[in-house]
Amino acid sequence: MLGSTMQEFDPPGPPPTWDSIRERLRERGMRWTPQRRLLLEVLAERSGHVTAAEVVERCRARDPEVTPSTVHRTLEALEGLGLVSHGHGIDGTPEYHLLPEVEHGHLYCRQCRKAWEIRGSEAAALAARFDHELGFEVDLSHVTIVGRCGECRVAG
Amino acid sequence: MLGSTMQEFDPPGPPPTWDSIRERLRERGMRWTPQRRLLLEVLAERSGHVTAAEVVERCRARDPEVTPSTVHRTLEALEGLGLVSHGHGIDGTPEYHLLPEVEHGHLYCRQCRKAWEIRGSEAAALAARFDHELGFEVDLSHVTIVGRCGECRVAG
DNA sequence: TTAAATGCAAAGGGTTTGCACCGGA
DNA sequence: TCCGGTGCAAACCCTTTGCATTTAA
Repeated sequence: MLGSTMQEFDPPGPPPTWDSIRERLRERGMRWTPQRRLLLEVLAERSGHVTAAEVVERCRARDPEVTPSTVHRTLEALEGLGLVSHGHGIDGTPEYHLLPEVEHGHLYCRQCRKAWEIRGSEAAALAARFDHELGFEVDLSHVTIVGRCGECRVAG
Repeated sequence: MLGSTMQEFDPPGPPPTWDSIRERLRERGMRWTPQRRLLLEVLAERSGHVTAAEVVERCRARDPEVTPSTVHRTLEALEGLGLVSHGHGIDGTPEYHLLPEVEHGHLYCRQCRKAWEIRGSEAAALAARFDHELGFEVDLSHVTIVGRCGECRVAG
């Protein structure tokens, strides 16, 4: 059942229009700048998850004027706005992505080092299970869950 | 059901004897040093989880001669030996602890910022659920699972 | 006009590395 | 004696901060 989604990262839903984003910024007294647009574009072209350092790199590749401090402050600002979110990869490194996103979890096999996503009914069933047993509403997308996959267990 | 274990971190089981550890090191051509013993003692006195930086600090408090590089290399070495393990806290920071450990998971409510542990039958049931539905043997102890607790959900 | 956002440069903080010396076995 | 471990110091890498300047609105 895991095989079908292995290493498969599907594209995010279409991001809100630039105008709607601009509007959300304005509502909070914030400004729509070329740097913020660039950063959103960079995140949009990666369906998966990107570290802050990678965002810095990709932004600077397009526009060398953009500085690391701007990227970090912008990520924070856009996350506060609910346009961007972050989770944590295998080594705990923060990884950013655009919102909204299809709810999904991340699995990583520490033996064969393959990664999977779990989503749809599987993710929902697991989330419901946490809820039933612990009264806790989990955010499956926030962390990378580590363990051992079925294949590796069978293999030894 | 969560309330009962909230903020509760129980003491680790008794660590292996110094001699047995020394033996395990020798088997691999590694050496038993005062620094390695100190580090194990530092980890043993904390029932919970400690960041590398905290281990450095605590070791140096006892013996200022011990350097950060030694602590990091020692943590790595002892983890390779299976005497120490690490997980990731809320912000992804690696946290170390002695093995063996009672299997347990970590929950964190992003709204009220309280933390819990899940263990025993609850942890086992969840692990079994992952296994059942995904054929994946999860290591619940490796990450801090983020979400919203029952109280906060009721509150709003 | 005016305050939010940016660029720049420096500081920060913990981790990692190279190398000579030390010391377990 | 030998080579694994350690201390030391520098390098590193990314993130954070202060401040003058720019610029969106």
